[in-house]
Amino acid sequence: MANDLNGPVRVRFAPSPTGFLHVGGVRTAIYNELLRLHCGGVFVLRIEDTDKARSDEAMTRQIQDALSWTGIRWDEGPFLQSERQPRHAERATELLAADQAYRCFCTSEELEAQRAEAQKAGGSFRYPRTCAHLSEDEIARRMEAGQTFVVRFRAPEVNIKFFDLVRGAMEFGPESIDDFILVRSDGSPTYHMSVVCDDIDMAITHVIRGEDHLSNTPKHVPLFQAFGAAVPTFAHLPLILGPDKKRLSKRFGATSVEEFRAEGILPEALYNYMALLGWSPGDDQEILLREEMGRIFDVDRLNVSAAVFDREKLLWMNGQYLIAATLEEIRPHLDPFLAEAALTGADPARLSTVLDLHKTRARTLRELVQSIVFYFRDEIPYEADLTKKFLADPELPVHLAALRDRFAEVEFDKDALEAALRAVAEERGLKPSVLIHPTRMALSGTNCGPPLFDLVAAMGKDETSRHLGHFIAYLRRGGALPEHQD
RNA sequence: GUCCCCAUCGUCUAGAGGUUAGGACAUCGCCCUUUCAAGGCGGUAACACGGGUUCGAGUCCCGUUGGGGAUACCA
Repeated sequence: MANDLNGPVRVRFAPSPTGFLHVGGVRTAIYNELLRLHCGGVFVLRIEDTDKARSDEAMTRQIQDALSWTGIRWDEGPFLQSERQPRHAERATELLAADQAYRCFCTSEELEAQRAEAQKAGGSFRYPRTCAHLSEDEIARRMEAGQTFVVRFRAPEVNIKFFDLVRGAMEFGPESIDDFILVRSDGSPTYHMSVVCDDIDMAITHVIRGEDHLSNTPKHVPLFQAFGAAVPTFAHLPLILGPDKKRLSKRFGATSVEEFRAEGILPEALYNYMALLGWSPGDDQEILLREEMGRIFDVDRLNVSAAVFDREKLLWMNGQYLIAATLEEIRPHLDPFLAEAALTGADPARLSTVLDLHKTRARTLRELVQSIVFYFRDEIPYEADLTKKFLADPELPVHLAALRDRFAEVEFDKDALEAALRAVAEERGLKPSVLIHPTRMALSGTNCGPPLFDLVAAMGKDETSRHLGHFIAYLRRGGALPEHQD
């Protein structure tokens, strides 16, 4: 059995363009790339767009964009399967000539009735080979009469064996398949015909795909053989499940690359997380970059059973990447979120400072940007529920006014600010926290965030003074909105 | 219905006959701390069930149960 992973491989990722790239597809692409990275060779991208009704150029473009964004690189393609249909038809004709395939004149309606009957009897339906042995004359007569036909594969009555990297040696009895259709009555090749034909033409050595194709494989293997081609090694990846242990669905949140991107997940984090959903390096490493995974990738460590997609862990991992990243590194990914928050023109130095301050507090780029917008706004909106305790203290405005005056006199670095605040507190017989909490509210509008003196220093002298002034006025008004709103 | 695949903490997983069943996310507690995170330390938590094989089974075999996939002139 072919399981030679010492030499270079030719692998392919063959998604059908359905509008967005599903995480399951991403993971399949990742394992293809990882094997190619590990063994050397070629990674082919092929778009299975033969279902014209739901394929278009924009979707093909979208798949490429999504793959590129995720950091997946292919060597050849994209090849469009639709453009190769003449080739597939030609190959089917060869099979017909070699009597490995035959014309079938049965209608869909007839077949449907037979299928229903077989099901009712409690068995599975196999095409009864009604047209398997029509005479030349019969065929000619029917064709002349204008009867439409499909081309069926003459499936051999033998056990079908193939090697699966995930599951080992597989063997299926001849009853697992029937004389399936290669060419439809409109002359278009079916999926089975197309994949096998393309995999042969593209000299694919390893077919890595989802487990939903496992039961298609007994159809593909004899087809490879009928063409006298080498049968590739397979790897059928278990499916990705939702929290309900059913196929991952939209109901539990994002399922496509585009959605994760829009949420503010970094591509490296998504790549890392997806790669570990069904594969593990064997030691306790979890934060791994593409290159490192490519180096240590080992198909023997691919998992056999389905995995539940865990959003929380992805978010955690994204947070880890966020913490480790410099502003420079994530800037391209950050830009769309900055634009959304109208911060495109923000001072880069200030941006860098505050981003660093808030990095450990966010799990996505979106959260991160939302957490820093207040540094760039003229007005700080206070979280009303959290200001009640400050309003209850009638002395507080006086204390804060004193603090504001002191802040105006000191150098704006965090140590000097801290010394200043503590001094004011001591002079007034207060615990520092009596000043610290309302100051945080005045500057950020909320009760959580980075250490206060980092926050104040990052805010800057003028803004701090202004925001404190606003808050003092707010307290004096008893929490009401300013009267003049014109 | 029939065929096929799968089964270790809630989740992702390590484990290739002898382990106090390890790690990570989540969760809980403690430390750090002006807050919230991050970080550090610790806790709760798993071999689906029943039969074999074996001196010994999470690991091998067979059932049961449960989950998933496939059963198209879709891909």
